[in-house]
Parts: sequence; structure tokens; C-alpha cells
Amino acid sequence: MNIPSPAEKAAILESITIDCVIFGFRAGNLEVLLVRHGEGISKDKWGLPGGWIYNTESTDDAANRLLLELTGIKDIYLEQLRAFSDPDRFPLSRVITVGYYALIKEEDYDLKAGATASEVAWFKVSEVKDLIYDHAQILEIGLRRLRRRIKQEPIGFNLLPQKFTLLQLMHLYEEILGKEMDKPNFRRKILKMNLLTPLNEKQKDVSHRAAKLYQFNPETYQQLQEKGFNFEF
Amino acid sequence: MNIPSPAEKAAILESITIDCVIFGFRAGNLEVLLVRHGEGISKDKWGLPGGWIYNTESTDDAANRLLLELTGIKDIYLEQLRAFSDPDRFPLSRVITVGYYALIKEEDYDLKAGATASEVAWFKVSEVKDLIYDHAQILEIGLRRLRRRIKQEPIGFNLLPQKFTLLQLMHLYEEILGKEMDKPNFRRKILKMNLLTPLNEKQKDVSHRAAKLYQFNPETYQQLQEKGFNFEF
DNA sequence: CCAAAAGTGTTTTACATACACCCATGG
DNA sequence: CCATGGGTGTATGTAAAACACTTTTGG
Repeated sequence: MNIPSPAEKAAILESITIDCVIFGFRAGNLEVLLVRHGEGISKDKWGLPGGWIYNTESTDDAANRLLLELTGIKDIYLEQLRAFSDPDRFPLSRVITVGYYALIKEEDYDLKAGATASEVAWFKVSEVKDLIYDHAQILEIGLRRLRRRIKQEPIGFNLLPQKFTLLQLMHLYEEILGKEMDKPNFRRKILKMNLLTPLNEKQKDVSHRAAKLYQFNPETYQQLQEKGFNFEF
Repeated sequence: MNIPSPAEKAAILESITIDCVIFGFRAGNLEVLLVRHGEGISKDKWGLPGGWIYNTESTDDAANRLLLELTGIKDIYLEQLRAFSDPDRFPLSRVITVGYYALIKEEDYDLKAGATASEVAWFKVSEVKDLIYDHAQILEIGLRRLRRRIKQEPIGFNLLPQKFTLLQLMHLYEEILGKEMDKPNFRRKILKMNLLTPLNEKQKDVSHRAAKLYQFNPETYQQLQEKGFNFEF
């Protein structure tokens, strides 16, 4: 993040920015999307994708625009975390940032560094360190939100490929919640919810019995949500 | 909310404000604290207590300060809701507001209108109408947060007097969640959680069998929270 | 004695948990 | 034939839900 130029200042809000925590899942690991800054006081350092808000756009719109400009990712559902407002969080001036978070299927998007980002990459959440400003705190809050949400809504499906096995889903839960689960019980529980459509397809190229593939069923989820339901594991 | 004077501008952030949703509970009704504006374009209209943020304070600090200045309420736990950022939400300029919410025991606080507020009062949530700007939306988000939270943590105790009966507590849940509950089952469930300390005291001046009084036990709550627990009703 | 709320007991049903066990497949 | 994960079955305990019932107290 840089201090905006005089020309830029006219078009943006001077003391508010956006930062995005984008989660992905690959090879059993929860990952987060970071950008390397190409200019400014944090040049060459890694941080969350983010930037200034135009006068004419909401923070939701700004988050989507910035994510596209910096990383090439577009049309995803970003949810607001909250505002981060420590007076000293940004060293050059008083800036409050609004955090956003999202879950995406890594395979669905091609990363393309743009605007002020010289590089974009996925990092294992467990190995992230030395983020700029208070981005570690924003990531932490994003993680907490993810852990809470995944126990209340089936958002985990957003991290998996279209077609997945029950054990992949279970491993996702285990990774995010940090605890081991019982396979038979997990199967029963998730199947009883009727959120999964079984496909007439099986895994390929695995050196063990091939598992049946499932896909998430958004319609039954809609119905369930209206009735209100619980998603404890 | 007014456009700040030049002198004020130097000390505050120009495009961010705070608004607070303060909930109370009286005579079986959920209430919200509103202020009547004494000046500016919204003079004489009712809205949430709020205002500008100083350069040197966090939004948390600003929320507490503003609440004290406008209503006389101090030292309460305010939780951030989120930022509200519709470019047209405030008619005079582009302003993003950060919403806060809190639950308090009405009887514990004396209301005292101050600063730009000419009046402060409690309103039944079900009867609130015609709030300024997007304050109706902020209230709605506060309500949703309250309903979600009360199903996960025992925050309801913050709305009741120190000493209360089990039925009062149940009525609080019924009012907030908008559904009827079974008295015997509610008793068993809440007592099994060990969050309540029974007192050697009973209701007085009631024209029926006097109920035992209880009080909330924050220590056992601490213990439970560390283990992680569930609070569904 | 009646009304109104306090408080207890019981039955049914559902589900979480734990764990034993068989199945299919590639190497 | 064995390792690996896929998948099924079952016993046990606990808790939610529904509801019948007794107790206490003021009027």
C-alpha cells in the first residue's frame, strides 16, 4: 500500500482500504492467497491483496475489483470480516482497513499478478509468516471466521473440486478444525443431511478401492437453510 | 451527523463514523437505545447513537466515547458488527460507518442526553420506525447478530437483572428468537449447563408461588468456553 | 377454593460415539 | 497376499421433545 498521488486522492477515500483473505485447499492443506508488493514502503514483501476504495463504490465492490486487479480472480463471493482500526496499524498515515474473506477452488482460477502486485501465490496457512502491517491479525480473524462458519454452514464445499469423495470432505474438516474424526460416523452424518448428490462415477488412478464421487447440492441446501439447521461435527 | 467544522476536521477521520446498536430488555420486550439529534440535517429525528472518529483512537475506543458523550452510558462491552459502505448511505458526503452492538441491563444505567443529542430513550425493537440514513439496516444486522449469538453463547444474561428466575430467562429467549419454548425442558437444559448459581432467595410480591432466583456464573462459563460447548435452544 | 406460575417425573425417539469388521484394488 | 483406503453394521449412552402431573402462594 502506498500513499496515493494527488491525482488519485481525488477519486478515493483517503483513510480506508480493503484487504482480502482468500482461502484455498490443496493436497490436504489449507492455503491463503498472498501478493508480493511491487512498489511502496512494503516493496518485495508479502501481504494480503488489498488497496484503496473509490468514492463511488461500496467496500464489497472495491474488494472484488481489487482482487481482480491484483490477482486475476473474479466473480467470487467475498464476505466482510470487519474493520481493523488500530491507529498505528499503517505506518505512513491513519488508515482503517475493512477485511474480507472468501473460499475458492484453487483449480478454477489462474493467478495473474497485476496493478501494484509483482507476484501472487498460494501459501500454506500453517507456514505463513512475516506479513506486512497487521495482515497477520486479519488472517487470524479470517481463520477464526472460517472455523466458526464451517460448523454452521456447509461452506467447505467451496474449497473442494466439483466432484469429491467423502473422505476428501472429511479431511477438509479435519484440517480446518484441527481434530480427527471418525470415518463411519462422518459418512452417516453428512449423508443424512441430503446435501450431497451421489454421482455414477468413481475415483480413478488410485492404488486402492476407488471411492464414489459426490457433488454438493445447492438446492437442498436452500431448503434446509430456510427450515434452519445445525452443522456440528 | 453533521459535516464537521474545519477545526474539527483536523482531528477526525473525514469519511468514517461509528454507530451503536444498544439492546436492552424490559417488561418482556427487547428494546433499542436511540438518540434524537439536536442539530444538523437530521435535527429532531431519531437514530442510533454515533459520530466521528478521532485520528488517535481505534473504532472500539470511538464507539465507547461516543456512547458516553451522547447517552451517558459507559464501560460496556461493545462488539463490532461490520462496516456499512453504500456510497449513497449518507446524503452530504461519502461516509462509511462502522456498526457496533452491545447488550446492557437497562436498570444499571441512567440515560443522559449529551453532545449533539437532545434526547435519549429506549424503544421497543418491534415498534421502531423511521430511522435516519441506513440505521434501520444497521439495527437489522445487529438483531441478526444477537439472534445468532444467543444460540451460541449465554449472552442473554447481559440483558437481565443480576438476579432472575428461570422463567424470565426463558421469556428472554422466546422474545429474541421469536418462538415458544417448553418450560420443563428449558429448566433442565439450562440447569445442566451449570452456568447458573441458585440463590437462597425467592421472588417477592408476586401473586403466585414465588420462584427461586438465580445468577449467572461467569467462572463456570469460562471453563466451559475453553472446552468448547454448544448452546442450542 | 381458584388462578397462576413453580417445579418434577416419565416416555419416546433420535442421534452421537465408539469400534468391529468386511470389501475392492493396485502393487 | 498385503497395504490402503472404501464402506457397513451394531451396541451403548445421552439428550431432545412432548406432555402429564404435583406444589406453592396470593387473592
